[in-house]
Amino acid sequence: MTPYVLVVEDEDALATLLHYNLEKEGYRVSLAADGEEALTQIDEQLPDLIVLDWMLPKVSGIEVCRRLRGRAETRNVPIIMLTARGEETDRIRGLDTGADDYIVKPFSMVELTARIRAVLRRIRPGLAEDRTRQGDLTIDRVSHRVKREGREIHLGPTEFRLLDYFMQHPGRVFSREQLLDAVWGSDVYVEARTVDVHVGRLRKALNLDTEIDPIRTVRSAGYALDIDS
Amino acid sequence: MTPYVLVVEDEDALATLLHYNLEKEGYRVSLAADGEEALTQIDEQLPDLIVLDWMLPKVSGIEVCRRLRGRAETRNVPIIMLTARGEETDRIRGLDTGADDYIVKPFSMVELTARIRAVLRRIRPGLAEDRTRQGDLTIDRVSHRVKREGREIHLGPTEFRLLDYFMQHPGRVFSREQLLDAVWGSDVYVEARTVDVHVGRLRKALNLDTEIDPIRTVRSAGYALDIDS
DNA sequence: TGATTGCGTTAAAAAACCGTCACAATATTG
DNA sequence: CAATATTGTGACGGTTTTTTAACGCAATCA
Repeated sequence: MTPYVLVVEDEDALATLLHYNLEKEGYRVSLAADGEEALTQIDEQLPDLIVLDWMLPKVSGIEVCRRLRGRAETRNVPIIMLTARGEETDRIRGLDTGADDYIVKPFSMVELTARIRAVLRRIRPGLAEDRTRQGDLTIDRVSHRVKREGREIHLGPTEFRLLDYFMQHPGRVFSREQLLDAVWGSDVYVEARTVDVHVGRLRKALNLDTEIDPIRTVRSAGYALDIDS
Repeated sequence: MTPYVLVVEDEDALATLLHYNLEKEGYRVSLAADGEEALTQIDEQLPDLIVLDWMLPKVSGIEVCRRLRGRAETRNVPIIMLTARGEETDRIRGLDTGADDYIVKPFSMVELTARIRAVLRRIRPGLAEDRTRQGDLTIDRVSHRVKREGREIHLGPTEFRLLDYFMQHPGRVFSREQLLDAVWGSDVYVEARTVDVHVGRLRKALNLDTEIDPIRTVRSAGYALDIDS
């Protein structure tokens, strides 16, 4: 079952952005513009995770958090707090609010989705997978390890994320732009050709001279990870 | 079987915090908001350990303690008392209440979990492990000794706790922040770079010049203890 | 009390990685 | 087959991240 995420955010532009991006990530997403609405929605259907703005009209984020923690049904729903820089950072650090994680604005979508995955993994193991196998390739997101035919493969951070993304959507072709969005984040600007270079590096790391290349180039379209082998 | 801990605490924020952290530590946790509820729950299922606030509505912590000690089935359930600073400290010290340990608020989570482990170890050997082996490394939490290939390794307190934590979650990558939370405690503030320094010290102590380093650096992610070798 | 030990911070050195470019290699098209 | 478009790759400068050594301070021990 795909995880259901409730986003509580009063600023319209950000809310829309979150909705769009999380949906793209494969989550079911619902929006609430203030704390009151959030509590109503939570009563109707219990989310798997809540992304909660710190400052909210009517009922503040802190208050929502406290109330949720005070009720047995909602006590274990993981919460990720959204805070502006410097906004009571220390109190949040102490996590005495009961949030599971927090993230400081402005943040990148890649970062947020990474946190969401991490929290879901911690709280609801099984919802987000720790390991993926594809043919003779294995990627383990907890130990940060990649193996091919049992032998350990060392990858830099970017190549790791790139392979991770490919492994989550095997067989599918992605354009350079899509890969930049998904792996680098839609907020940074890098040359499209940079993807080529990283795919090249990933290939070099993955393939022993004799082995066949699991990454397929689709001319004038992009790249894909192949499933068989 | 994972130990079952009952937390009796009326202050909501603290109760939630305890619940969250103990669960993260791998215990099964249940909450009770007052002494009466606690006694009911204990009747239903006998905990392996009770964390008990001193001041409680309805039936006080002292009273709960006395009653539990008065009945054969509950006499041996270990109890850790939570007390505010100065709150009858001497009488508690005397342990005439029958508590196995006590801890003064405010306390750090690291400290509490250490006490819990210590008490469980004392009362129920086998529930909490005294020793862990991982490859050629051995850590003994009772005698506070670390060995590699049989030879004794001397570690400072912080490095000991750090290695301890790594050994309990082998293979897993932890960010500097996670390690600070888990090893230093979420309530102290130290620079993230400090983790690097301690990892460095731990490495120096662990590795004879020829040996391979069991601690893996995962660039822009953190550190992990590796299992094989 | 003086000496020792361990801690946390900082700064500089070292290592790893990144993004871009230029050119080579390969595929496509006419 | 030649011309063109697209992709592969090695090199390079610059940046980020990690490692390491040094220092001042506090707690502990003898």
